[in-house]
Amino acid sequence: MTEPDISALAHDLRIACMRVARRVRFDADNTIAPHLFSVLARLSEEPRTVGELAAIEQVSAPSVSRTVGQACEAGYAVRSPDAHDGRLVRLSLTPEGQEIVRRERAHRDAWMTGRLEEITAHQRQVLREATDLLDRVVGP
Amino acid sequence: MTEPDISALAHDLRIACMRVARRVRFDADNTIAPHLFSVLARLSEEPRTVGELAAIEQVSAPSVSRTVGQACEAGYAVRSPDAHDGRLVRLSLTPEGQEIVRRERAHRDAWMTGRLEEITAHQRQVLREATDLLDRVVGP
DNA sequence: TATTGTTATACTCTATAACTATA
DNA sequence: TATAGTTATAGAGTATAACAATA
Repeated sequence: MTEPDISALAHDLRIACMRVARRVRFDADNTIAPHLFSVLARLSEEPRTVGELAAIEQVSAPSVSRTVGQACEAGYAVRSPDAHDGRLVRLSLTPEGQEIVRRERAHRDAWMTGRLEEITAHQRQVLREATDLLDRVVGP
Repeated sequence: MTEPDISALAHDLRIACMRVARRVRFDADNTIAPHLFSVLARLSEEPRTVGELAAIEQVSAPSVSRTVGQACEAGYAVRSPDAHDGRLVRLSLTPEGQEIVRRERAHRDAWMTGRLEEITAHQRQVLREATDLLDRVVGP
């Protein structure tokens, strides 16, 4: 593959990925707002503080604080004080919050699954390899 | 590939694509707002009306009208009346607008190109095939 | 004095409804 | 009367600055 081809691939691959991301967010009429889902998804991994969420999501602390307030008000998350540092607020998902995250993920996956059922097994194998490559190339 | 594997691929591929989209938007510290770039990118393909842009971008006509106003004010686009229908407003890019789009695309592509240079030619070939597949699967 | 989180305030993007001009 | 676009108004998310509590 020559230099120009690498650039062309970079362009086409970027466009394709952004299109998928866009479709998933728009077409799969999601029931939960993107910013709220992002926070809940992070908390589903493990309990975190407001500051940690702000750093991970790359938004301001006040913005996260507000979103967390919505999550708690909706019964998806709970605040609890840190045992050793009174300034910290530990955030964790309730069972309802975990269920919301699970359902939302299933919803998004279902949309993608439907598309993949339209192609051949061999083509899916190509996408499988490409997915693993992307994970390594783009990083965690 | 069995059923569960298709679901797993759907999940992993979706995550990988959304991660790429996210990295491009964050890492490649872009100089132009996403909604404005989207409109300019559409106009770089061909002149369009407000209604066409609204339909393509899936946002309301007033929202597009506002964004177009910004584009015109910044000197990136110009409004011109339609010859046959006085209600229509034809929008097209100025040379400055074309340059902005070109530069922004180059910026985003450069990030992706850097990643692709780290892998082998064979691996890039896999991504090339996967990209073409994604285009067909996800649609235009 | 520095850090964590929240509250106050303003700005931006988007949407619906109302309005103007043209078909 | 229907359509294309703009203007008016309101709602939601985010940011910076100011504040309260704790280290």
